Amino acid sequence: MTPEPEETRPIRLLLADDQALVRGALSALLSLERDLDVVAEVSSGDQVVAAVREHRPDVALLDVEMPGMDGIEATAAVRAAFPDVRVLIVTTFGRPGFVRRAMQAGASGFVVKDTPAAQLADAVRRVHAGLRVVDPALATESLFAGESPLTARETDVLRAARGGAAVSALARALFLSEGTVRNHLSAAIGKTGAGNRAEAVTIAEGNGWL
Amino acid sequence: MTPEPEETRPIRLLLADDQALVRGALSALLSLERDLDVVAEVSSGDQVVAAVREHRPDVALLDVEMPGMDGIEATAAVRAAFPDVRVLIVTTFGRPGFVRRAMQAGASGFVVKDTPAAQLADAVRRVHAGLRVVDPALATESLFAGESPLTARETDVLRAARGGAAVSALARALFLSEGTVRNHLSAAIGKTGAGNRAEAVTIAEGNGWL
DNA sequence: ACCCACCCGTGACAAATGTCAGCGCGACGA
DNA sequence: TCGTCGCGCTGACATTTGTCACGGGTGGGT
Repeated sequence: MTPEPEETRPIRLLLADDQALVRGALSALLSLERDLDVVAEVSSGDQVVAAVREHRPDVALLDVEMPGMDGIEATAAVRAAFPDVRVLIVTTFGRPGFVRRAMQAGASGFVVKDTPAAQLADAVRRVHAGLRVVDPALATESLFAGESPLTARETDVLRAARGGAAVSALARALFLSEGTVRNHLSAAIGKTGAGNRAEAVTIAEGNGWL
Repeated sequence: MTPEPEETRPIRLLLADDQALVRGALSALLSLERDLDVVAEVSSGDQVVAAVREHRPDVALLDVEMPGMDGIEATAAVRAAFPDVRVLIVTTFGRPGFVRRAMQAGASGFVVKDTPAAQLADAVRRVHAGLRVVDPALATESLFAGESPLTARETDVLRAARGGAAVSALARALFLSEGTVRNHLSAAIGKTGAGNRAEAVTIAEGNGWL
């Protein structure tokens, strides 16, 4: 447990989550803490920087899964513009790759949505104090599953192939030759250890490479 | 707005959601309402019936996505054992098929996670009062996208094909001939209007047929 | 008794997919 | 400068996938 601050001013918080219900609920949860103060709520990554500029929070709580700019990109944008704002990432999925990318983007912490509610406020306080907060199990896992082995193009193609589109459609969408698409897919399949595209997609998604 | 009850006893609530953080946050949010009382929280569908038996809530708030028994199955189980307990389904995805199946299972309401937080308490009150609560947009959509056109076996095969397994693997897993697997897949592809398995999977998932 | 839908299987065919070798180009570091 | 790597392209090949026609079996309705 982090020692409760005695008489400092409250920690100013910004919440970003596309699901209004979750956002509101988190707000209610954190507002119960006397030393925390939710000063802004936004529903997409694009709004984060503007909201930070306007409300000057100490800590930004960002969801990874958001429309428009995702949590990772938003992290980078915030850190670039306001280096003293700490970022704490919250997410549904404990994808190893996400942790790594979030940290590289300048996040101070990473919390999965199935950690106990009581720990969230504590994580916020730790982050505000300059500490790093990462679920230990997730941290070790993210060391094992390293950087994405996929090249930029392979990632593009694989991402475009998620919905189950045919090679011809992918080629049109990406302005590539069909042969090239198949080569990239083949490379991605090889690197992921999969037996076909669909499996490659699930493996890559599971590792946070997409 | 539903008229606030003046001097009745509070509505007893049960919360079921596998993500502890969300569960705790919802609990905090709903506990702010004077006429609501969260009397139990569980993290999986299997625990729901037992918790209902023990705590006798008026309303059960169930997430659809849960390990073990999902929210729909849990709804049916609760309604069978305790007919006067109302069920309100909460979910991330507004899959049309989910709404239909939830209602058929005996749910009284269906709320998507991106509705404003302020409306949740109201939805609970309405459900408790015996009314049905469904997002209007979702309701009309769920009328259009009707019952799943897939047969039991087709659903099995398509579900097994989600990860991207090859026909040979599916055949082994389901104890079927490879030809039969391909026939079922072909039927599913035709019925979903897809061009291949992967697309059929995404379409079926999008409609809540899996 | 009949029809019908579903299930499981076979066999054969066309199309899509995955693999491989090889080519040129540009960028980047040694 | 050279070697390496990513990128894009081609062409050829084996395998997988999707489709279709067909048959047999079961069980539920009318």
